[in-house]
Amino acid sequence: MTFRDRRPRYLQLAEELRERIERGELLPGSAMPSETELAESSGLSRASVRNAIRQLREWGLVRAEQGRGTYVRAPRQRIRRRNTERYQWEKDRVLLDEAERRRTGGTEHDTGLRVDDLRFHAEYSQVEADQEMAAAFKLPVGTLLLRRVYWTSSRHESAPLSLSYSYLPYDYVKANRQLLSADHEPWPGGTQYQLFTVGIELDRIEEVVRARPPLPDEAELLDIEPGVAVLDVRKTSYDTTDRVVEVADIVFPGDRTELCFTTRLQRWNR
Amino acid sequence: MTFRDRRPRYLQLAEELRERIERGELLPGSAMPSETELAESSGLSRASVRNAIRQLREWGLVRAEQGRGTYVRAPRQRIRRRNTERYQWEKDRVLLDEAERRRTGGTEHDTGLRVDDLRFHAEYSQVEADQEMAAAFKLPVGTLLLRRVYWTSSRHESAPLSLSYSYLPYDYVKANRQLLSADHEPWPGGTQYQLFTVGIELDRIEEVVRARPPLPDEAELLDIEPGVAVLDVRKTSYDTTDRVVEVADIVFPGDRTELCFTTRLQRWNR
DNA sequence: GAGTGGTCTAGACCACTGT
DNA sequence: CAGTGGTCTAGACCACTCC
Repeated sequence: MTFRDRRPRYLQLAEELRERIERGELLPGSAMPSETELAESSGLSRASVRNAIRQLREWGLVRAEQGRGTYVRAPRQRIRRRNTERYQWEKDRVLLDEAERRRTGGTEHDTGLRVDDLRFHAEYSQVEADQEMAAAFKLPVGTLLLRRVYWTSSRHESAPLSLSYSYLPYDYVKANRQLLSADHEPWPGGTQYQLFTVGIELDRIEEVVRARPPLPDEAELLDIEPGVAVLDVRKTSYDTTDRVVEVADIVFPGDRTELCFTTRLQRWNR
Repeated sequence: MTFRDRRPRYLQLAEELRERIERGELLPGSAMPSETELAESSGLSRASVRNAIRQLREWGLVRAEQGRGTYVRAPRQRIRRRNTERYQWEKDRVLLDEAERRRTGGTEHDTGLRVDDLRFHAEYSQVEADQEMAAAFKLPVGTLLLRRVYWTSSRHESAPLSLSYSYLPYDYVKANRQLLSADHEPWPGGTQYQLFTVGIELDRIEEVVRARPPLPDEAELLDIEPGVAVLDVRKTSYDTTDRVVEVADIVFPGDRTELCFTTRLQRWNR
């Protein structure tokens, strides 16, 4: 007398396939049996098989490609981005000489990848602050902003590691004309160095982390399956006079990213 | 001659319903038309209607309840948890007297809710460290750990604001017998005060933030729709002798939570 | 052209909720 | 009990990829 499984059959199939993947019976990169094959072998209809596969996609275990097949994904190796340390490290680097700064950038710091392994993309434009940006900067609606879109990807994986939308008040940076176009990207030393050239020193960075479903174009750019969330970081930088000098939205694929923060506590003085 | 919409019809329906929700035509809390009604009014099959509704659920706009109906969700008001400030605030409170500590706890600090509005649940047990926990504590596998499960919820919403699984090495805390059972929860002053009673002072807290699909029981407890991710924070606390003294996994509903971190930067001394 | 996943239909039965 | 959402079937056509 065996136990009668009460779970829906598509879920049973999904978990059976999950176990086969975890046991290494289905290897990363290899094709899954096609939907018709699975329907035949499991005795289910194709609709139920598709239901099972949708579950596997939400779990991040497989990826489906229209017209080609469904493939087992490599176990998601997450990239750990150490935000707290990163920002102080960036600030310390600002005062180093250029050759030193040029040697490594922030992404290498996170990923351990070499400069040669990374592809970098930057795009500059000018926009007027909408209500949201105006509120973030505590400046009037319509204030001219420099908008910069970045993405960085590894040469080995086509999908970017992150998308970044950065905004700077145009007035704060216009003193250095080199900051106004993408021609000088990537800047050795990053944004904190760029701000340094116009006399701005950062005091603190506030980050608000959320998880949300990707927008359609983010899903495509970051190459994530439907149902997989993105991590969305709203980063607000304050200078030493307490002005908001940069607001950035950074979007990470939720299944491949870890964000790391360290809080140092003051000693009790007893 | 009108433009022929090439998007699948279930997506068109989903976006049409999304607009009706955003326009306020379908009010939060109110019932959506039933699936059969939508099928009739849209001329689609029920399967396609269900596809559209699945999309709305992933967007977090509606919730489906078996046997009752599908309801428009209130726009998710996110609870912002200010981790960086919270931990220093908790530490400062440790040295205050009990009456003062009892007045407010960490969750009130985050949410602005009053103590009376919150329900608190704690559960203690003892476990042996598995491989993962042993690595996190840098202690041998099998080391005895005190395991504490917490959740806090608002009286107005049944679903908890977070689930927390906290681990402490038994040896570190056994000197204070009151720490070994849930009878004294909630402790005025929180974990840092509990550790203080056995002579432990924290030096820093490291937090690793990820987004991932919920486990089946997490989905139920946190009351989130399938396809909505959770934010998962692995919190590691170090004491002033650089021992790992607490490891906690805190799970938040991804659609209702914002985590806030502040990085203060040291001044350039030039 | 053969095979894949994506969309869609028109049914059916079930488990669950209200009354 | 009727009505809801959840599961499931047996088909069909489409867009896409690869040969």
